[in-house]
Amino acid sequence: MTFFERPALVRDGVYGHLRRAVLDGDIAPGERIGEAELGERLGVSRTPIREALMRLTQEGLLVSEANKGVRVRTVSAAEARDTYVVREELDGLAAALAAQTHTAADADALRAALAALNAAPGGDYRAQTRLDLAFHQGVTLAAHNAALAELARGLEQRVALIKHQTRTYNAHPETEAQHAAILQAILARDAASAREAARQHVRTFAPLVMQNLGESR
Amino acid sequence: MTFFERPALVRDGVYGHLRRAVLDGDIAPGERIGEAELGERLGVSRTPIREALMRLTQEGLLVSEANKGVRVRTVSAAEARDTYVVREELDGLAAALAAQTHTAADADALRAALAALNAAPGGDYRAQTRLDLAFHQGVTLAAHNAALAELARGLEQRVALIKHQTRTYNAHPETEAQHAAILQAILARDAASAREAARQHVRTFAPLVMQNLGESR
DNA sequence: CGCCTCAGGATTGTATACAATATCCAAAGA
DNA sequence: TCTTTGGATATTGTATACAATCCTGAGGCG
Repeated sequence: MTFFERPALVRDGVYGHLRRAVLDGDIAPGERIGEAELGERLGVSRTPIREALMRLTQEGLLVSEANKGVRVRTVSAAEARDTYVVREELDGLAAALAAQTHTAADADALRAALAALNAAPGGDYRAQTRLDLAFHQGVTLAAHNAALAELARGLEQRVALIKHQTRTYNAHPETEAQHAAILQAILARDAASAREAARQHVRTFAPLVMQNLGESR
Repeated sequence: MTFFERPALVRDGVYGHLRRAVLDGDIAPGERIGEAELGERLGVSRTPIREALMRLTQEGLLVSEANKGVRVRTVSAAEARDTYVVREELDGLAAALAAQTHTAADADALRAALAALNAAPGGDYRAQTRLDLAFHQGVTLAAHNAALAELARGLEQRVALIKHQTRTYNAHPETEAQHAAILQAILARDAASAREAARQHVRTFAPLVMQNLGESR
């Protein structure tokens, strides 16, 4: 009965297990995570549990209140808006850099990621969210900028969190065309177009999510 | 004999103590930090020490090798270049947003921060680095965007780290004028000028640091 | 009936004990 | 002399024990 792959360190296993559970929506935003209970379920002590929880808290997936434990983060409307403002800038930069610096292997990976995303069943929200995340992370990786990858990773994760919270999924009809436009511009090594396509994608999506979060504009 | 202010939690005290030590350059990049020795010096157990170290590692100030402990991060030339590419984008965004959204209190704080920075003795590298960090963080705060503040904080910290590593300080003659230009554009609520001033500042500074990184290799 | 008080239990924070892994040095062999 | 190997030592990783804080609810008092 193994709950997670076996990295060398227990805390890394717990981290990966919990990260996936949160990003897949298996643990709902706002839900509490008790150290003792989780440790019992996974068959490990509280020490690696705590270290994994702290790491996820630092990444913004969980929130911690002193002496009261951690919960899956719930993103406020203001925080979501802030996130999309920054994401528009960073995703645009990532796409522009990817257009300039991507390798043949990057191109293959991006094509495969997009194909997988488009092939996902319309009703499988979990797969959609996961594959959408994978595509955008692929763009970031193709930019070959370590600092950008680090920051974008946190943002993309938070976006996934927001999607679960608002139950907004990639149902928008323009999504597929926009993804294609981003990929095409990158493959054509057209940095300016890639940047604008990525920014447009964020600008299209953000209002949808904000609407579900209950804030106009 | 107290080594750090005492927040409610010991780990937060250790975190603040170490963060300042690293950002002030009291612990050199590459230097190793042993848990037991540090715990003994601070009079606390290894548990809060480990949690503080993990947090600083996650923030990018330290690096951790499995079973081999943590060291103050040494930033490679490629990582530094990546950092400045992203920073140009984010600092530009921060300045633009600050121009649009800053309050009267923000304006006062920014003026005070810049005055303090300009008043710092030319030879006091520690004060210069700390006050420069404070000014840039002030701009970020004035942008009133939580997601941006979070990301920019990490970048600014890394820049401070790079400065210590390369021994590049704010000696450049244009620095003072550029800071003034950023502040002036923000106060005038001229978003476009503020963005460009901030970007120009990064573009001026980055080559200096990169040059020193090439030498100090 | 409503509000306050205060045990009791439960949960997190910290300290310590134990296990696993890496580092270092000295001795043996080619 | 150089390399290798083995174990002693030190350090990190994990588990457990203890302390401090918070939540709950029953009972008393106004």
